[in-house]
Amino acid sequence: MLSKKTKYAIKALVVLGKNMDQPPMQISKIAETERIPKKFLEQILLDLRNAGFLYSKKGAGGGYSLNRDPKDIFLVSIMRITDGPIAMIPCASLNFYHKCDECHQESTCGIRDVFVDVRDATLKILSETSIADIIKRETTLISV
Amino acid sequence: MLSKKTKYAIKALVVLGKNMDQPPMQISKIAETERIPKKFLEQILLDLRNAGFLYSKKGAGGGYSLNRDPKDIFLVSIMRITDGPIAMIPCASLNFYHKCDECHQESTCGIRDVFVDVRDATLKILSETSIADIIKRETTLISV
DNA sequence: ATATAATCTATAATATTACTCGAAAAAATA
DNA sequence: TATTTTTTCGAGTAATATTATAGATTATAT
Repeated sequence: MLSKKTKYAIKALVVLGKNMDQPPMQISKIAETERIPKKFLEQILLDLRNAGFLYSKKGAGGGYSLNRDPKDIFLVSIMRITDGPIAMIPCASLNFYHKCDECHQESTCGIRDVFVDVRDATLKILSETSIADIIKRETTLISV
Repeated sequence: MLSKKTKYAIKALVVLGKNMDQPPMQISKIAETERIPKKFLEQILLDLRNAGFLYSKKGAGGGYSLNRDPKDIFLVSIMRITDGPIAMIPCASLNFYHKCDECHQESTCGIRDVFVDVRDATLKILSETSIADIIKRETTLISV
């Protein structure tokens, strides 16, 4: 299951993606509109900032804004920051590989391959979908 | 991430799948060969039994054996028993659907669709892969 | 100076996962 | 029938991860 952290991250990025031409938006504003616990959101935005997705500015008139085009922010990158690996088992992970605790001999593991396939299928979708896509869908759904 | 519960379940089913023509195998035997905490495995096997995958017999000479052909036991069914939903968000689940806590209005949610796609892709692979497939892969890998 | 707003470090609350305990029920066998 | 074997059952606990909160600090604008 996706953590709340990741959902909040996506929501925050969507809000900021809709706010592209405006001055930076404050944590409290984002927290309010999306009903995210403020202090929790604070941590999440910090992570996204440290990963280079957000620009932040302290002090009066400060806040957060996207550091890149919403078209170039893909779900897969967000999820890796907030939840870590995409794969369902560590030994099938590309970016967070490590041996499974329970696995005695990886070379003869019949399970791994399946989850490599699952990872690839998941990865394909998540690395094709951007914040811009989500915004587009939302606005389409609202107008219908 | 896949829980240990699910991994243990798969491993146990694989062991039992290799034991098809023999008399039932005891929990302690399975636990030993796969290095699974016995009491934990006990619970897992009970779940699998209640779901109809295993036959069990009490008393001396008793134990567990598969109730169906390993070809007909698919990863997706096991995972639903041990971990629940396949989807990454509850609102994208087929068998365990419910609304997301954080979701104010599902009808205009731009995130849901993506995870329905991910679910479908995952589901396809997991419902095509059986215990027999895993056994086959293992034996192939060993012989190489 | 003062107000604003992000940053940092720590910690509390809650939920989930992993595992354990002990006793009861069923079956075989001697 | 007594004994041993093995599953079944209900409950409980320990470990870990997730979610959330608190308070002080730093940067910036006016």
